[in-house]
Order: sequence, then C-alpha cells, then structure tokens
Amino acid sequence: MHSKRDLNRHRIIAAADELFYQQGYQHTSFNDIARQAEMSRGNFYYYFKSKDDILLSVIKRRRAQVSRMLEEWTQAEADPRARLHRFARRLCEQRDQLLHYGCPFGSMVLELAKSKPALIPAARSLFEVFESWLMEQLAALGHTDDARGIARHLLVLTQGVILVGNVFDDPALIEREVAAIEAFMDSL
Amino acid sequence: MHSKRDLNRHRIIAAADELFYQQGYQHTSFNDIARQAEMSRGNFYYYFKSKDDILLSVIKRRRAQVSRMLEEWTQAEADPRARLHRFARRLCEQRDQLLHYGCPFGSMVLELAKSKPALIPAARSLFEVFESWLMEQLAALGHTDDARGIARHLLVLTQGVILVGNVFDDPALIEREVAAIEAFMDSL
DNA sequence: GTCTATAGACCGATAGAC
DNA sequence: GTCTATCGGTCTATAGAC
Repeated sequence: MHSKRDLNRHRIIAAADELFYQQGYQHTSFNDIARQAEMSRGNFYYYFKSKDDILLSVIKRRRAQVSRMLEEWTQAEADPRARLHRFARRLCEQRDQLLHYGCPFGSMVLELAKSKPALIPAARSLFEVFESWLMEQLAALGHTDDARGIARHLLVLTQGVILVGNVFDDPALIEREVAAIEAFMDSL
Repeated sequence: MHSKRDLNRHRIIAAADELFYQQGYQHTSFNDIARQAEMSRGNFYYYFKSKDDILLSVIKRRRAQVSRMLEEWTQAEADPRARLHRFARRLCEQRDQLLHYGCPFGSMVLELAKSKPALIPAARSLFEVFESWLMEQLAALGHTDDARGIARHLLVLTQGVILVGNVFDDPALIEREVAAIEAFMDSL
C-alpha cells in the first residue's frame, strides 16, 4: 500500500540519503533534512525513533537501489565480462559526483568507523551486495577458488580511484584508472 | 626556543591529532581535546584562534612527520626500489590502526570534502608530499614521463587497500594486497 | 609591578529528542 | 514548539614567575 505514512517516510529517507552523501551523517541536522524534504521537523519522531534509525533506513534504501542496478546489468548483459565492464564504467558515469563527495558507500563506512562503530555492519552490507555480485561474475569466468579475493581486489581498485580522484580533484585520473581496471578485467 | 608556550601548543596539537584521527574532526569537541591534553578548555583561545586553526596546525604537524619519515627512508635505502618497498610495507606495520580508523590523510580529505571544502587544499598537501617523493623514486627508476601517473596509481592502490580493509575488517586482505603492490613495484 | 598562562563562568546558537 | 545538553567561541579575574 502507498499510505500517506509510507509516502512521507519515503520523502524523509530520500532527503536524508542525498544530504548524508553530500554533507556526511553528523554534519546533517534534522533541520537540513526537514528543509530538503519540505516537511516540518516536528513530525520526524512520528516516522523514526532516532537519527540513527533514519540512517538505517537510508542504508536499506541504498541497498535496494544497488540490488536493482546489479540485476539490470545481469539481465542486460549475458557475458559476465561485459557485466564487469559495466561495473567499471559506472565510475566514469558518476565521475563528477564521486570527485565532489567520494563514494557514497565507502565514505559512509569511514565516517561511521570514527563516530558510530556500532553501525558499521549495516553500512558494510552495501559492500557485501557488490562483493557477492562480483563473485558470481568471476565464478562464471572460471574463478571459483579465488573469486572473493579478486572481487575484493576490484573493490580496492574502485575505492582507491575514487578517493585519490577526490583528493586531487582529477577527472583524468578516473578515466585513466578505469581503463586500467578494464584491462585487468580482460586479463581474467 | 622551547618556551612554555611552545610546549603547551604542542600538547594541544598532539592531543587533537590523535583524536581527529580516531574520532574525526567534527566529532571531536574542545572538551575532548582538553581532557586528552590535560588542560583547561578555556586556554585554547590563548593558543589558537579557532578550531579550524587547530586543524591547520595538526595538518602542519602531520606534514612534518611525513617529511621526516620519507627522509629517513631515503637515507636508509640507496636503491629507489627498496625505498618504494618501505612505502608499501608501512601499510602492514600500521595495519591495526588502519583497519580501525582508516588512513589518517585519506579520511581527513573525505571528511573535509563533505563539511569544510575550504580546508581541502591544506589536507591535500599531505598527499602532495607523498606524491613528489614517489615521483623522485620513479624518476630514478627511469620513469620520467609517467612518474606522476604511476605515483598516483600507487596512491590509488594504497588508499583502496586501507578503505576496503577497513570495510571488511580484514587483516589478510592488507597482507595480500601489499604483496601485489610490491610485485607491481618490482615490475616497474 | 608586570607579563604569561590559566581556569572557569558565560554567551548565543543549534543539536537531537520528545 | 519546547526542552535540555552541548557546541564553538568569548571574557575576565587572578595565580605564579621574574
């Protein structure tokens, strides 16, 4: 059902999702979220029991979006290698955002590691979605034993590109490193 | 000279340095720093004009420490390749801290990107110290044209390892990926 | 007495919670 | 809309070294 309650919950989560990415979790206040969602701040505790609770809902939303995206890639491309290239090229598609705010998943884990370690497992689950999808593609390419290691290596490369691209604000670095990642994928 | 003023300034900066790393900049309050430095909070504005000013001093301190470390490596190892290996192996030496809190330089840039973009250039300067040292070693190995690109690629690898290691809290990943980085260095 | 250094009261603003 | 805690930041009385 799309009750009014569900719609308002969704508006709050969508607003928080964007702001948590652009400003970070701690640096985003209820007022910020209220302004972005065009709602009164007072209602929030009708929908959520705490700020942490909003974050958990944001993570859940992101996980659903990631799952949907990966499913689309799986259906659009029959070749596992072509699927991996989709994964790599997404860095270029999202380049400008990534250079500004970093990876929405990596930066969240890092922030929580410093201020809310109890929430790390929830944020880690986003990476696990990517990891298991990558492992499926790698297994299809014959890498059954070392699938996890290679999957994590691909995550290392992508997280590194984003972070260093962010540091130097260097769009060319993204393009160059993505090409190297694709070359590595072809060598598998 | 080591006036009392200098010593106390140093105590505040050292306390802030540790806390900013472990808890993040925003999540560390003046009270936290006061407790850690065993000083009264009221004094801080005798030594610094703002919290941002403390951060700038922390960055300056870290830059000096990094420069000193790189200089030591340069003097201890005559072979540029051996120097690069020092750089890689440091990830293993610092493993436990890195798994807990991430890279002190990378995580700072990421936090500032979301909340204090004006301070990014200061934090970036830490990476530039590493970058230029790496470029010197690469140039000595004959990589004069592509030194910057390779240097940044090494930074990509190291930042990626730390971040993904942090996400999965996986010490073995650090060891494995560092071995791969060293193999890459040998191929240069 | 002078100067450096210090402690802690105090401020307005704003946070999350209700 | 209100509550309480805490934030970064300010001010000042004064203690101790010289």
